[in-house]
Amino acid sequence: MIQELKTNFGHLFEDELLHEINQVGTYKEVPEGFKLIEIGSYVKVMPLLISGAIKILREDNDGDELLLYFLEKGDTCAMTLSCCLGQTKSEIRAISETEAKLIMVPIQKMEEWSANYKSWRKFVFASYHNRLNEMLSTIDSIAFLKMDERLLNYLGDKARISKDGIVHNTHQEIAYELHTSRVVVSRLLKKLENLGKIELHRNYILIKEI
Amino acid sequence: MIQELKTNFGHLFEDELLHEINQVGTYKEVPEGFKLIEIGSYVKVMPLLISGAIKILREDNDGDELLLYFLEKGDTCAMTLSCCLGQTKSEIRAISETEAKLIMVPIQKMEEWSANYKSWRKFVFASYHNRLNEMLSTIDSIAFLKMDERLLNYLGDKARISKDGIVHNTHQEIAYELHTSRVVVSRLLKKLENLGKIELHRNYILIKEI
DNA sequence: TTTTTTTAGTAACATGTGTTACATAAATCC
DNA sequence: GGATTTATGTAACACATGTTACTAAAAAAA
Repeated sequence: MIQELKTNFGHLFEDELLHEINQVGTYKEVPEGFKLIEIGSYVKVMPLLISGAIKILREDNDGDELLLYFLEKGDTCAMTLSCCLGQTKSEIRAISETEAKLIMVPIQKMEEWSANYKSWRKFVFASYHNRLNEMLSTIDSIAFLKMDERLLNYLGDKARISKDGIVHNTHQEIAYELHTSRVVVSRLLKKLENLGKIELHRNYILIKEI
Repeated sequence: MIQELKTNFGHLFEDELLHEINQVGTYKEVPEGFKLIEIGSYVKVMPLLISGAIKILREDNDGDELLLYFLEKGDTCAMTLSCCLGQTKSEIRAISETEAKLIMVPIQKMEEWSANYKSWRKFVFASYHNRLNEMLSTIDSIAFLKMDERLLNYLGDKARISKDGIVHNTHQEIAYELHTSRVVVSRLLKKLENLGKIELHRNYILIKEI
């Protein structure tokens, strides 16, 4: 594990801290679609993402979802941090968007590291900073954009994150994540196809230009 | 200032830290409507809120606004924290909603305090936690609620924060903060009045039940 | 192969929200 | 007081999005 750590977090953490992480952390590989955190659960480990992508989702009272943002290599989940430290239940759901490699760090160490390692404090604050900005982008998107623009951004993100640059989702799945209906998604996708921006197929969508 | 500090932050910080804050911080009183932070500006002080309320706003490309949330007594601005530490421009605007009393702490001290005071770390992490949750509420509101429900929540918050429990805003001002149009607000307010929930007057709104 | 299920396309209509236009009343300015 | 500005009310209409219903093609199951 130490090699994975050095490759992905070596530029962030000093050797001593890397060593500590290596000692207490556990390495984990999860397949696509693996549920890492559920709403209402208590989180006791903090995930450091080595590779792959994780999607963070919010749920409304009717059980309908909304995609908040993606975590990628080098990221951690500030929401988890926040829950860990406050000993509160998770407000979000985390599911692997692709297969992913993670290092799971037990939360007990975090207070200690925050006191002792400047690089750790930097990392934690940077994580919060990034996550707040992701949340702002999400708010911008929902509040200021129309559904066709949101959809286009969504497709761009999905294609970037997927290995082959192709969006492997049904219209129904897209509708769930954007919190709209399947018919609306189909309608707007067809418009985007007519504009030459995408190419529709069963179970996948090719992105031609964004 | 030390008395204000003890009253409002005494339960959070140890005496030594309170003393440090007292030494480097400056006390500030601002009237209602005072712009504390502008979008794109670099923030060099962190505000600790003693009394009053501050509204945090986001702006779109057309210059239209959206109210994100309010800061109240005992809060600080995590967004500011985030900007300070990252040396990045502010992504939000902060304007006093009521007259407010603040202690302004220069950011240079923050790294030092984060290393030395457990209570400070706790405070900073709690601030991030609270702000992330406020952002989630904002997202819930925009993504899952219809405008009439959002309006009702908005009126509730405004009334709670104002001294006399009355919403002192024109329909146009409300429309700006909810990112909709004046006509829509007038229409929905009239509906709420017909339902007996509020009472409309020129320049102010009485809340009867929420 | 035949049947069933999943996915996508589309029409027709309902509803919420945004826009334009105009009227009226209250407040403010000369 | 009379004129002007500001705040609100309301109608009529436009448009984006949500809903229901039905069809057809593709994939999976039998």
